[in-house]
Amino acid sequence: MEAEALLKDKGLRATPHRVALLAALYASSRPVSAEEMHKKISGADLVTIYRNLQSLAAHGLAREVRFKDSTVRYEAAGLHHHHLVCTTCGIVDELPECDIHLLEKEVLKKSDTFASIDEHQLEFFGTCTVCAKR
Amino acid sequence: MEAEALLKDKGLRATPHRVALLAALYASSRPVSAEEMHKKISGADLVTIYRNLQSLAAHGLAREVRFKDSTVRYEAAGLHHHHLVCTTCGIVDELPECDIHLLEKEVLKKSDTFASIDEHQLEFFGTCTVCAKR
DNA sequence: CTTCCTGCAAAATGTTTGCATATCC
DNA sequence: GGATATGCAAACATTTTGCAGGAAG
Repeated sequence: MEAEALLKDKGLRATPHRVALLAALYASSRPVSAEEMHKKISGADLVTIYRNLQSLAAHGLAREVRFKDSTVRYEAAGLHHHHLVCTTCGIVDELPECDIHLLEKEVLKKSDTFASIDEHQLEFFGTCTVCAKR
Repeated sequence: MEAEALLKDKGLRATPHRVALLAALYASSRPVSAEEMHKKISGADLVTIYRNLQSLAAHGLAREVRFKDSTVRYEAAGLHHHHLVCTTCGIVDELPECDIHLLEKEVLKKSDTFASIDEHQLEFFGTCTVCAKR
C-alpha cells in the first residue's frame, strides 16, 4: 500500500507533507529523528514534523526507537526488529528477527506485579569494523 | 565495600555529596534521575548531581538506563539486569536475570559490519495489575 | 599546593504549546 | 463548511558549559 492510502486508511488526512514524511520514513533504512526529516522534506516546518511523527506513531504507522542519545527516532512500522548501533560513528545495522516475544511471555509469567507486557525496547551497542581498526 | 572506599578505588575524590549520591544510588531499588537525586540529597546543586552521575557511570559505578520518557536514569552498577515498567503508573519491576548476553554473541556472529558488542539496552513496557483493574 | 570538585549563571538542545491562518474532504 | 493540519513565536524540560572560588589528597 502506498503512503496516501495508508494514511486515509487510518483516518488521517493525506496532506503533501504527511505523505512525503511517511514515504521518506518507509524509504529510510534506519530510524530517523524529527530534525533529520526536517532537512529531508523541504518546506515543512520542524513543528509539523514533530506533530506528524507523533501522529503516525499513535496510529500505528511508525514506531518510536531510542538509542543512547536524547533524541527520539522513528521507523516505519513494518516488521518489528532491533538494532545494532556503533557507539563511535553511529552506523546502524538491523537485526532481521526478534525472538524476544518468547522471553516476554516468560518474564510476564514470573512477575506477580504485572498484568500484561505490550512492548519492549532492545538495542545493542558496539563498535563497527571500520571504527575498530582505528 | 562502602561508598567512600568504592570512590577512592576508582580514583575519585570522596566528597560528601558524592558519597551521599553513591550511597543513595545503591540504596534505591529503581533507576533514579538527576532531579530525583537532587531532591533526595540536600545541599547539592543539581549541576553537581548531573556531573557526578556521569562521573560514576564513566568509572563503572553506575549504569545509564532509559525508559520511554526523555530523562536519563541511573542505577547502581552491581548486577546487570533489566526492567519491566508500567506505562500507566510508572512502577518498576526488576528482572533478576539477563540471558541476553547469549543472544548478543549470536547477533555479533551474524553481522559482518560489527567488530564487537559491548552493551545492550532492554526494557519491557506493560500494565501492572493495579492499573489493569481500572 | 595542586588538582579536582562545586556553585552559580547562562547557554544549548530537543520537544511542546497557543493561536491564527490555511487546507483537506 | 467544518474539522483538521500548518506555521510562527514563544514556552518548556532536561542537560551542558564556563568560570571563579573551595575543598580533598
